[in-house]
Amino acid sequence: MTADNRADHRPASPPLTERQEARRRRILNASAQLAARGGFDAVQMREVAEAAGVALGTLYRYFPSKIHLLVATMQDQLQHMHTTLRKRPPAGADPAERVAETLMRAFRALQREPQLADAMVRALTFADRSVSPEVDTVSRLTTAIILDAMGTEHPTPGQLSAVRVIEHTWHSALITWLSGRASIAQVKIDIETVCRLIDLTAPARTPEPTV
Amino acid sequence: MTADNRADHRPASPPLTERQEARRRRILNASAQLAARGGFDAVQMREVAEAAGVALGTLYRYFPSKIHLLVATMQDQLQHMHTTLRKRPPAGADPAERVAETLMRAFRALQREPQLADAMVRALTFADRSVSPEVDTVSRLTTAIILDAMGTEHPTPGQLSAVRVIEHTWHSALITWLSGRASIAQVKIDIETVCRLIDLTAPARTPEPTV
DNA sequence: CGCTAATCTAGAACAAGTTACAGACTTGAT
DNA sequence: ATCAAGTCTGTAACTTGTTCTAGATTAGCG
Repeated sequence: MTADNRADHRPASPPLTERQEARRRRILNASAQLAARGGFDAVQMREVAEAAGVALGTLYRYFPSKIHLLVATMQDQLQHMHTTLRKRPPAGADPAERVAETLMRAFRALQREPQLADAMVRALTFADRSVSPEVDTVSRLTTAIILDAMGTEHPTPGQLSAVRVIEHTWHSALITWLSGRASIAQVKIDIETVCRLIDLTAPARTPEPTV
Repeated sequence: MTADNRADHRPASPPLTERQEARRRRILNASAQLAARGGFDAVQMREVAEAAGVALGTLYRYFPSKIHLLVATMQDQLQHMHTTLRKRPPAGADPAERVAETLMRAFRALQREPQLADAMVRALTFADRSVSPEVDTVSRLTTAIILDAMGTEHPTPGQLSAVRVIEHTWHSALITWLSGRASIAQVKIDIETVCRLIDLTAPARTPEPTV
């Protein structure tokens, strides 16, 4: 889980030439930029194609649907966030605190581009089976971030369940905030509430024995 | 919270004649039926209108968008479920067990019509601000069901937060199951995991003192 | 009954995601 | 350098959600 740049981008089906990598990057940037103002609706395939300097058909060759595109955009952003978070790890004493702190930090980052967050999260939860592999990648990235914050190398099944529940809460709380049905304070409380599950699922094991 | 048929349907803006009520019902039934096979994509506005014997424009007068329609369909189904669940309350000893049992029962009900569930839940999480009031109604219904199962009349803020987290987990777990990224067993475990929060948020108060 | 406003119908029109296709351009191997 | 295969471009067409409009129906009221 440390420096694994395998599942990062394409699973390496065809190894993409340099120009292709550049196209892909232009597309993702255009997507993020359009999403940043205007949200989900503003990411229009024709506009993305034009902004990326690419034909519509090409855009669809790289990303077979708008949802695929936005989920890939999310992957991209999460990657950034993961490396950023690693530079300044959370300072809390116990795992629950650290996870809550990490998630709230991520949350504040998303607050700065609420429209982008909206587009990405809506795409993520709207994705159907055809996008499962990509959504799964996002999920694994999120799991990695949370486990990093916990400082847990070899999670028990119980801990994995807790992490999944935290992810569920994280996505869903984000959506309720983005659609104006919950305040930031409420999100914070709910994140802290769910993080208490961490203490619950590993109470007898890792009380920082200062090895 | 007992027999409140106020926020059930329309907030009573114009009181709807009998024929209008019938139209509305036909539309909701058509929606549920089309959703039941085919899921979200199969609920096409033209088809709903035709199946309900109503002009397209009329459909849009009753439900201003496909999302509104499906969220209303969900309200409808939840209402059924709530009354059904009330007939046979969960039998568990402590609140956490009862809530988990209730949710798994609801889950099994949805399993019987996975496509319908898919359409409704996707609509729910995809809904933007313009659907907030309706989504909020669904949320309140769900909260009512959970509080019912807990047997809690006057929840503390901490308990409300736990209930919200449970709802988040419920929706999100449902989605991951519907899109084939999680097994039923995993959903069950996660539901049980999150329900432990209930014990956590009201440990000093209601240990069944057999009043 | 006869009037008026609201509602409903049928159908066209528009918007954005998606697909299809003919022709130009790249790439990689010979 | 040349050829074949694969890729990209530009553009049109198709699908489905949504809007609009003109004329028929209905509801409520005197």
